[in-house]
Amino acid sequence: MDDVFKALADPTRRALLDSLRLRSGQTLNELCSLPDMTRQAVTKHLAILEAANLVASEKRGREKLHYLNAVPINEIAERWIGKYDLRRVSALADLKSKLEGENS
Amino acid sequence: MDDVFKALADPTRRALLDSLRLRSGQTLNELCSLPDMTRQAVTKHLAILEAANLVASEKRGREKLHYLNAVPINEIAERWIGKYDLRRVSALADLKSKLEGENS
DNA sequence: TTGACATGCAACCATTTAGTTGCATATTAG
DNA sequence: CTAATATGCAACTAAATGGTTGCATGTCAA
Repeated sequence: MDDVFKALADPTRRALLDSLRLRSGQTLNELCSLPDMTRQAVTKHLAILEAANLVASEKRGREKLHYLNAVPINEIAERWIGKYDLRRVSALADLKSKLEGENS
Repeated sequence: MDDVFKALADPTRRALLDSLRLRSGQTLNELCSLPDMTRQAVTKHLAILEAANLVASEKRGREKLHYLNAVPINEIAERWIGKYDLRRVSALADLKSKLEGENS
């Protein structure tokens, strides 16, 4: 699970996931065109995303196609973020109003 | 938003949030007793959590009390993770079954 | 077969990050 | 006042991270 959190910590990797969500099965070169970055940098980011099981890849001829796998994201949402749901943590209700006056 | 993601990327910081969720208003020393770490290390983690607006603090005498603020976590869950919800991304249904046979 | 295209791999560099040690400051208790 | 307690601050180290360059490998098309 830590791999998923760390993979999501980088904005470039989140952008890659966004791109794959919009258009599935993109090749490495297609994914490179989006950010202002070299192909090798994107390769490394994709390797991290694959290690976190957020991206699956498939070799088709000389190209490598990439697919988004949103399952780990949903697992985080359900198993970890769920317990921080404001509707479930009643003790935070008081704190919330208190914080609203303090945050600069 | 990037601050929140990066703050959540570290397992120690997630443990601190977990601890604050279970017992609100802990002092710095109380939070130090949990992990195997020096007080200064915890101080730095708390500073990052405060910068991400995930923790609010209040000085009471010579002690510093810490409170969890789950609002940014819920904002991430609603605004970002929501769009990766499997129930909404129908194109992933095929991929999911495909991946189930591939993942080692 | 030959050249262009798509990707893989490894070494290297710069910055950030996590953690430490040492010392300073401030508050409470006796 | 003095001690002990609780925290703050700064410098330093080690390791992880993000990115680059250069070259190698494999595949398609003419």
